[in-house]
Amino acid sequence: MEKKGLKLEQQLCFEVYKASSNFTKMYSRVLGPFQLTFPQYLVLLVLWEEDHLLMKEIGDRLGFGTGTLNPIINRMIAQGRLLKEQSTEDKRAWVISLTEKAKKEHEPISQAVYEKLISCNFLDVNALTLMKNLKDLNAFFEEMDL
Amino acid sequence: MEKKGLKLEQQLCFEVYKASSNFTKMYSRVLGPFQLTFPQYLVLLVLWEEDHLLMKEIGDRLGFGTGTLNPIINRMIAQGRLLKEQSTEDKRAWVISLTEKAKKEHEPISQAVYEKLISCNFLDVNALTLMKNLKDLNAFFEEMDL
DNA sequence: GTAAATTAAATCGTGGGCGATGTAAAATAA
DNA sequence: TTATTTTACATCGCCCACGATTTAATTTAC
Repeated sequence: MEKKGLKLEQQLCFEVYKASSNFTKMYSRVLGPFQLTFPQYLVLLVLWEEDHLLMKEIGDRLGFGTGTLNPIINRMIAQGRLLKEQSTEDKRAWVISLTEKAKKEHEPISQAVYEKLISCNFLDVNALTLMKNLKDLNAFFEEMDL
Repeated sequence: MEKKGLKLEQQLCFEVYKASSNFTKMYSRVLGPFQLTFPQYLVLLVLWEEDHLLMKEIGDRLGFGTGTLNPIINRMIAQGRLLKEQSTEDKRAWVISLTEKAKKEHEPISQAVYEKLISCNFLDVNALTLMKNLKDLNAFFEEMDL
């Protein structure tokens, strides 16, 4: 039987893996001045779209488990960006809200990210094709339940 | 001025990020029975292609810095998969080699990964397009020096 | 209404990633 | 040759990821 040795350069997983770490590094440079990490920025993105969400709702949208999300939220509370209040209807659930500080940051942070993307020509046609293929891929992953 | 609020669903970085963690999870399930993580598997992929590489050479191929690679290599040495020997020509450099155990694992591990990919129809045309776009993207990242 | 199952969060342990710093050896410059 | 710079690797601290377990509240079943 021939060798089943898949070469590194042929592996989709590796290209995706590298692309992800490349993105994380790029975003880190943009977000660093705001004392913000990429996952923390994702949490802000979610809450800027809709404030006052439960931990679970944020986790669902980002695909974060509680073991990942909880420490992130705690750090962002310590940063003065988030508030956590127990839900009155369901005492198990906690509502996460943006502070005024985090609301005011919406514009400048989005602007900084936007300018970086522009300066990289990231908003071109190629990115759209990639986007579509990746959405298909991720939908596929969710279907097959890994 | 209008809001620069980029929506979560529109962000390429997020799709790439999710795809990467989806891949990592899928591979973890395949590699788990071998007591192997995804980054450790990447190191094996490199060494199965070419044995007796320096730390630096492995790091270059995978895009790992020493702070990432060193602990991984140490764990794989502890697992009995790798050997580390000081180079005779350059005493700063260390040669990483596969043990017999790691060589014997090449076939079964590759087989397990291959079968998983087959069962997912991952080797279809769509993946090839995605692959090309991602390679372009990663080449772009390397050019622009982040 | 009580017991059992489910759910929302918190916690823990292991293993990445990565920037920054440290150390020693090798290469280069003077 | 001696001094400077560069290079290969090690270490550290911080922050994810994630599976597994725990706790408490809610829901469902009986």
